[in-house]
Amino acid sequence: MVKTGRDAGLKPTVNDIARVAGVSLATVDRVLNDRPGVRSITIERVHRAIQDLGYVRDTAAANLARGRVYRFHFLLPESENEFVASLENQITELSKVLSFERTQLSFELVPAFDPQAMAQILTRMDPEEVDGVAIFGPETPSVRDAIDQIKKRGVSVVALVSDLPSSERDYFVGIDNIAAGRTAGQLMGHFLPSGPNKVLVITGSMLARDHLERRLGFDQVITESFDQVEVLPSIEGRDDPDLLESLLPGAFEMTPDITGIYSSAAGNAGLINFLRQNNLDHKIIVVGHELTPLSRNALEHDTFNAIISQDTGHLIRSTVRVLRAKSDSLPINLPQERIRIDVYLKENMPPIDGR
Amino acid sequence: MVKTGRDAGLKPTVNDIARVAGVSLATVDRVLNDRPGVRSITIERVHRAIQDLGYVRDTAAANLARGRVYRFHFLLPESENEFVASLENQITELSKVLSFERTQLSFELVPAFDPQAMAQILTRMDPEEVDGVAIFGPETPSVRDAIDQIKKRGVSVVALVSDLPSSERDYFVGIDNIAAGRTAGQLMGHFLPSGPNKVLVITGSMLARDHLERRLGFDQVITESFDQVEVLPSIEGRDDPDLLESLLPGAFEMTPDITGIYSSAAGNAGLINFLRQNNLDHKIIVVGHELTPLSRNALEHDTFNAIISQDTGHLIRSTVRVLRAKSDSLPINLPQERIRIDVYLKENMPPIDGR
DNA sequence: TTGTAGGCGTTATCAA
DNA sequence: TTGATAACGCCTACAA
Repeated sequence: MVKTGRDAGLKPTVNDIARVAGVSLATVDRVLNDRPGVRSITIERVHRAIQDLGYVRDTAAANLARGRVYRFHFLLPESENEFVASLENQITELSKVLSFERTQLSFELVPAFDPQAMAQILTRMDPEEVDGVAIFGPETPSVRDAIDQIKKRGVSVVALVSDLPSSERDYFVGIDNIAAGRTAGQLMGHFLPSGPNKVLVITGSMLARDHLERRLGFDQVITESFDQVEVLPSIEGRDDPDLLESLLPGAFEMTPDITGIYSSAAGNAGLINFLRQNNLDHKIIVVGHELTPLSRNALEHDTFNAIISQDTGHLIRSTVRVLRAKSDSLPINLPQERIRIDVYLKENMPPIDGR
Repeated sequence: MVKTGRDAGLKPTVNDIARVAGVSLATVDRVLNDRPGVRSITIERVHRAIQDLGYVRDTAAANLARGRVYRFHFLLPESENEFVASLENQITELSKVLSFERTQLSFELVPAFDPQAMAQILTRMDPEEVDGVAIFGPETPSVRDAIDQIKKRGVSVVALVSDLPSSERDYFVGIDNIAAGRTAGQLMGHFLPSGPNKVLVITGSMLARDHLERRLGFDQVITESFDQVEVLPSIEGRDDPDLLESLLPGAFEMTPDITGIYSSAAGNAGLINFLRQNNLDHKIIVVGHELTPLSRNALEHDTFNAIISQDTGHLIRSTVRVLRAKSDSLPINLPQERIRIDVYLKENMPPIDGR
C-alpha cells in the first residue's frame, strides 16, 4: 500500500513554529506575511523553523481569519450567442458555490468588436471595488493601454478566450486557437469525400484574434495534407446569425460547388437555417465551434459533422483560480489551467447539461 | 453590471441563527448536525431561523473545527501500463495538494483480472482506517459481495474507470464506454480509405466490463453506418504488451488484408512495436485508447490516427470529490462529475505534461 | 522590535 | 434538554 500524503503525523502549525523558533505567534505571522518590524536575525530563525518543520500555511484557516473577500469581474462581448450565454451561466453557477468561499463574481456585457467601449469600461473601473478582471474582447492599442493602466492600479487581469498578448495581462485562459483551427482542418480533410473539394470558411471579425488564429491553423493543415481541397476566402459574419444567413446565398452563388464549411466563429443559428432551408443539409461537411444547444442539435441530426469546443465551465473556473492566485501573488499550476481543445462527434457528445 | 453572488451583505452564521432562534450555539450545532438531545419544538425553531436567514454552513470553518481527516484508498490493477501509471501519478500529485485540506490518499496494486485477490483485499480492509475506496477492477460476484460487505461497515465505495453496476457501489467515476466505442467506430469509418476494409479489434479481457462495452459500441456504429467495413473477431491482449505483440502475427496471417485496428484496451506498446517492425506503420488506420507518452508519440508520428481518452486527473479529482460527498452524505454535483470522452488527433494533443 | 489577547465560523466537551 | 466555553489554525489590533 502506497501512502501518498505527508507522513501520517499532523501538519505543523504556526504554534509549532513559534515554539521551535522561540518567538510569539505574532512574529511568526509577520514573517509569514512579509510584514515589517522584525529583526533580520529573527526572520532567519523563523524561516529555519518553517524549513525544519516543513510548514505550509492552511489557506482556509487564513481566509477565515482575515475575512478576505475576492471580487472578480468578467467583461464579455454583448452579442446574442450561445457561447457567451453559456459563459454567463457558468459565472452565475460558480458564484453560488464560491459565495461560500469568500469569492464574489460579477459580469458585464460590452458592445462586441468595440475597442473603445471596452477601453472606457476598463478605465472607469474602481480598483477599490474589484480585485481582478477577465476580459473577452478584441486586441487593439486602446484596450492594451487601458489594461496596462488598470494593472498599475493593482487589479489583476486575465484575457479570456481570445488572447491579448500585447498587453500586460497576467494570464490567458483559453485554447490554442491555431491548434484548434488545425484540428478542424484535419477533421474536415478526413470527412470530405475523396476527390476535389471546395471549403468555405466563416469567420467573425478581423479584430478577433481567436478567429484569425483558427483560420491560420485550418489553412496550414489543408495545405500540408489535403491537396485536393481548396479553401475559399473567409466570409465575415460578426458572430451575428442574421447577418451570416444573409451573406451565405451570395457565397454559394459565387461558388455553387462548395462541399465543406468551416464555421470558425459564432452565429451558427444562421448557418443552420440556411443549410436546412436550402436542402444542403447532409450534402455538405460542416465543422463548427463550441458545443451549444443549437450546435448539439445540428450534430445530432448530421447537419454538423464535428464540433471543436472548449469547456465554458473549465474556462470560468480556471479564470477564477488564476485571478485568485494573481491577487495573492501565488504561483499558478500551469497543467491544471490548460484548457483542452475538445472534439465532439455525434457519438461522444456529453448529455444536455452543458458540460 | 450583473452581480451574481449573494447580495453583498455577509452571509449569516451560526451565531445569527442562535440569536434569531433564541437558543445557544451548541443547540444550533446539534440541530445542524442531527445530533440527539433537542426537543422537536426547538429543532423546529432553529430550522425556521435557518430558513429565514438563508444560512449555509461554511465547510472550511467546519472542517477546521472538527479536525476531520478523510482517508481514501485506491485499488488499481497491477499491470504494467501507462494508464494505470498515470492514475498513480495523479493520486500522488493530488494528495500533495489535498494534504492541506485534511484529505489523505493512498493506493494499492491488485493483481489484474483477479477477482479473488480484489475480493480478499476488500474484505480485509479496516473501516477504522479508511473512509472510502475507489475500485478499478473486474465485475464478478465475489467482488460484488465484498463491496456490499464493506459498504455495510460504513466505507464509501466508488467504481473507477470500469463500472460495477451489480454491486452497491455509491457511484461510478468514468466514461460511458459504449459511447467511447461508438466514437472510435465513427472515427475509424471516416479515416479508412473508401472501399472495402477489414478492421481488427484488440481487447483486454472478457472480464473487463469497459472493454466489452467499447467493442459493443464500436460494432454498433460500423454496422449502422459503414457497410463496407468488416469487423474481425477480437484478440485478447490482457493489457499485456508482450502478449499482445506475440498474438498479432497470427492475426495478420489469418487475415493479411487488415486495413484498420481498433485498440480498445491497454498494451499499446506491443502494438506499436509490431506495426513499426513490420512496416505496417502508416499503412493501417489505428484508433487507440488513452493518451500516454507512448500513444502520444504514436500519434505524433502518424502510427496512430486518433486516440479516445479520459483525463486521469479529472478521474482522480472527481473520485475524491464524490468520496468526500458520500462520506458526509452530501449530494453530488452530477454535471461536474461527468467524465468526458476526449478525442485526440495529432493536432489537438495537449502538451506533454499529461493533461 | 516583539508579545498578548481576541476573533473568524464551526464543533465538542462538560456542566447545569 | 440546554448552555458556557474552549478549541481548530490563522490574522490583527493594541500594548509593551
